[in-house]
Amino acid sequence: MSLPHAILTALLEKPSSGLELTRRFDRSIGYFWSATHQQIYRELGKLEGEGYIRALPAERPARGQKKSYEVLPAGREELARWTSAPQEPRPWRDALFVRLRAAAVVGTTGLEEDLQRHLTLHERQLAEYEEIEKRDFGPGRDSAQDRLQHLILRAGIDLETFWTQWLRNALTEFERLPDGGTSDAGAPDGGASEGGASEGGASGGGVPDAGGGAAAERA
Amino acid sequence: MSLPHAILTALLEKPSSGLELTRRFDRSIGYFWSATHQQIYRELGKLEGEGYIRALPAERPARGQKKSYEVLPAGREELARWTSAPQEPRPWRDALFVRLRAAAVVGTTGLEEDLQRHLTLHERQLAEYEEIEKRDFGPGRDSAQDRLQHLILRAGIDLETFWTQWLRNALTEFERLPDGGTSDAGAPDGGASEGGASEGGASGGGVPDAGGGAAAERA
DNA sequence: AGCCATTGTGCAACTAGTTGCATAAACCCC
DNA sequence: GGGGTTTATGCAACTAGTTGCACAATGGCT
Repeated sequence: MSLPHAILTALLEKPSSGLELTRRFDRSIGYFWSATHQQIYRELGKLEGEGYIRALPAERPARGQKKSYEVLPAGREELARWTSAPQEPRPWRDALFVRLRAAAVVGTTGLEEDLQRHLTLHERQLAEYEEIEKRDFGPGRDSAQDRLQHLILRAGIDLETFWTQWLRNALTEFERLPDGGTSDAGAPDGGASEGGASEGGASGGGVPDAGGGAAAERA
Repeated sequence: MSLPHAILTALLEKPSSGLELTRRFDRSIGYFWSATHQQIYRELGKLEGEGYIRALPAERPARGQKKSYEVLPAGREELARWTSAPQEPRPWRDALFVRLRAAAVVGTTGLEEDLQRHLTLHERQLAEYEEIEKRDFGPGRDSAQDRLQHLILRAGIDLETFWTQWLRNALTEFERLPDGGTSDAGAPDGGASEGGASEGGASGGGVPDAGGGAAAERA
């Protein structure tokens, strides 16, 4: 549950209204935790209800009227608590890998273009991050805050670097592949051929699964 | 919407029951697209309703009775369609970065231990992947399927490598930080100091936000 | 004065994923 | 043959996130 805490952080950095938050999320926090204005408004309501934030006094706090929030002490405490509490890392989930594995069964036709497109997007993002790094984290900027911020930016840069390299590698790999190919082959198609009842503890060291000894079920 | 397609892929590789699928997800597909048995059963029901898969004929398909599914032609077509259709990459979302940014405001106390713990977890995962690579993708294994599978595994290895390196780097950075520090400082606390109405187009190239010229709002 | 684009807040409905629990058959073991 | 564990399927309720839309105020234009 990171969104409320991302909002608390942003509000501590600077009290803001819902729309201001939305925009700040779009251009900076959203790089690692995106949110729509809907989510933000709803969350602001909840946070206010829980006594973590409060609306700054305004003249006419009506609909269509800007309403800014600031963090209350309880909110700051909650944020500190959450930040220091242990959390499990979430496994990396990406549809591209699912598609790649699907392609191994139904063929790679069409996938290549999209990989190429993703590569371009990631290159652009990488360039943007590097631009930011050059502009904001030159020598001299090394207060504690700057260093932590920089660390986050470095993660972004490294991740985009990973993507560009991996995608480039994937694309060269594709060129060496029988075109559109791999449409089937090797998949047992109904008949109870190699596996049957002996699932679970067969041949090698531990976890075979797709029959035929293929490495299909591990990576 | 990757889960139904991950299931179709798995079923094409080998017809399975719900629980078998759950296990296969646990140990291989789940590395990049995890799913609980609940999700899988629900999705199987849906896929069957849509005519993409069907239950293999069994004697007593009652509760507590194994029920295997296989993919129908329509399912294979849908999978091929989905695989080749363009999709947007999802932004990387990770609570750790939110916590790091929060730590820049409320202090780093307690975070370090958890970073250390994550490091250990990622090291373990990396070792596991490398083990799999050695076992399953040695020389010789280079059919089209193998190459695609290997590509996915490489992504896992590279990602875990990124994490271990980044976390190690973060931890050394922490050591050089004023202990537990950075508890506040620099956050404008209500008064309309530097920013005010001029949000949006101030000093440098484009997007300052937290006042004071700090790089706070970009990375 | 009338119109319309922009700014800002918000409801409602939906999709995806998680958690906790219920239940039934099979297997095993004494 | 009774009792506990394992295997297997599933319902219900919840949380998080997305999408589509409604509507109020404001400011500029003409």
